[in-house]
Amino acid sequence: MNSQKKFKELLKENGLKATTQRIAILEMLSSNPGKHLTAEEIYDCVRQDYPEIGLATVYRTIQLLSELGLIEKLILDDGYLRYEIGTSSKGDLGHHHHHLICLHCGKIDTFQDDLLENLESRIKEIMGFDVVDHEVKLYGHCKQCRGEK
Amino acid sequence: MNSQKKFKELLKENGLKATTQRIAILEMLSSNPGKHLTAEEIYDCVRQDYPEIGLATVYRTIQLLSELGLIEKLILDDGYLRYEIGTSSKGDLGHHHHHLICLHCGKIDTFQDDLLENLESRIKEIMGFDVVDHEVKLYGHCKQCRGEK
DNA sequence: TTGGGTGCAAAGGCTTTGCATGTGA
DNA sequence: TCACATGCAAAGCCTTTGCACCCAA
Repeated sequence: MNSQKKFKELLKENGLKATTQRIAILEMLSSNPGKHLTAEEIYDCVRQDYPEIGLATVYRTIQLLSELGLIEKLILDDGYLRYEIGTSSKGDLGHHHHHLICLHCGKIDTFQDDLLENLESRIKEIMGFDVVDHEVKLYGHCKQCRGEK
Repeated sequence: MNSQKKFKELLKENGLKATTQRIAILEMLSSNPGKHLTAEEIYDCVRQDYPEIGLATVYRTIQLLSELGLIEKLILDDGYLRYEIGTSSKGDLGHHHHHLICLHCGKIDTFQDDLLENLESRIKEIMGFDVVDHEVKLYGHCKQCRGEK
């Protein structure tokens, strides 16, 4: 099944209309895995194929997809919300990857790890807090930037 | 030494003038440890003692203090930047506490842990990425909200 | 004295919303 | 057909900035 058809069904499953715009956004995001794009960047990218699309539609769509868990939201402190295609299956929270953010060049890399599961069970024991999702950002210097110095 | 005097010296050490407003903000934040206040909330709080203070001054001051490492910044996804008095000594990055954020009542709790040190050294080995700071947010349900359900 | 700091108001910049039009089911 | 979705423009909202005045050193 091609990706367009897959997204069409995915949208319908969630009670949404499978519009050209929504499919275009999903396709664009899924062909850029690991990139963490702002609404504006998504807009510019999608507009190359669908020049008629409006920025407001991009905002509405990513908010929708984010609520459904199809895409993941990332907040850095540059004032932009960023999105990437979900790595986990729908609703499967708690298995996000970690983000490695280079303080020098701004590049965002990812790292998969289960180390936090220990921490989460300990927190449940000690604090009575039941963790259902987590977000880890690691700031530092990437290989390339370290080499250049 | 009283806290006012302490903050006065702290500011001077950093080449800043020890103004009434800056000291008031520092005192307010330090008397509310563990609270994660927005600029507006800081403004409202400080204004009870210093009604003349301006919101712009609050923004300028928290930005300044944040750059100096005297206060810590926290970004949730509600569109506000939040601040709390620093827990680590100045410049001692990498020893922040983790944040437990209740999805039900919005309460933010903290948890101290060194578990990430393992992860960080592994990342350095595998990815060549040198971690200097991290931020961990754990979303879930706090003890009280779990009890109510 | 004097250069950094403050207060006020205006401007910025990202995101959301209102409304008329368009379109997938 | 018709309720949902889109596009455009305007509004919202948090934060920053310009500028004249003020005050800590």
